[in-house]
Amino acid sequence: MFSKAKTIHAIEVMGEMFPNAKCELTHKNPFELLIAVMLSAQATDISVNKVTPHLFEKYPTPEAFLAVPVEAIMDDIKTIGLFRNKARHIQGCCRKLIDEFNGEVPKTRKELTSLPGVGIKTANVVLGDAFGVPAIAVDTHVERVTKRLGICRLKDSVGEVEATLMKKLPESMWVEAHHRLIFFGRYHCTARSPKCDICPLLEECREGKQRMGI
DNA sequence: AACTCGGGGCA
DNA sequence: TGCCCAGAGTT
Repeated sequence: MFSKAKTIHAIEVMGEMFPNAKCELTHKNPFELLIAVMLSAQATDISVNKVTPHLFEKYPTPEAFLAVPVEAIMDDIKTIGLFRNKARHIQGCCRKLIDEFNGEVPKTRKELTSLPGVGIKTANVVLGDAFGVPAIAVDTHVERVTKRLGICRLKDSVGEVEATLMKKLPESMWVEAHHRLIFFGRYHCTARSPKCDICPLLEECREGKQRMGI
């Protein structure tokens, strides 16, 4: 297992590899980010960005999403997978934003995850990127990368991965660490063919040394 | 913990 | 063609 210092160092190396690591979902306000992250479930951010400009021009507010039948929203996001669930969740989410949160995106994890279609991952991204609240969102990339390196144990649950990262990183690094881990996983330490041969973290990577026979 | 939803992108 | 994608809800 990585020590705190070793974990921080790994995140810093990732920052050197990806100095521009940040949320790639285009958005202008917390509401747009919330909807965009909901859409990104099991879809690439690139495909989400292809529909959101038109989507937010057509539906700039929760009220606008509720003014049309759910089929209309499905049609607007049909190039993204799981669009039936997502369209339904968007309207359910907008309904609750209006009824219980005065039409605004709430700023606590508990309130966010009470929204239909919003889980811990989406909540943490909104907290971190829209409101600047320290949070680490564990997705498939974060889970894979931290387990490969040895920052977390292979058997750790998503919650345990999150807890470990929160324990081994200062709060001030949580949000940027999240983005760096994702960029590292998305563009370098990919699921199928990690670039161990050119990886600056190879010497301290549990799985990488195995793969390279070191 | 396992299963399901789902069309597009890419090899 | 076959496999994967910055997940969440249900059982």
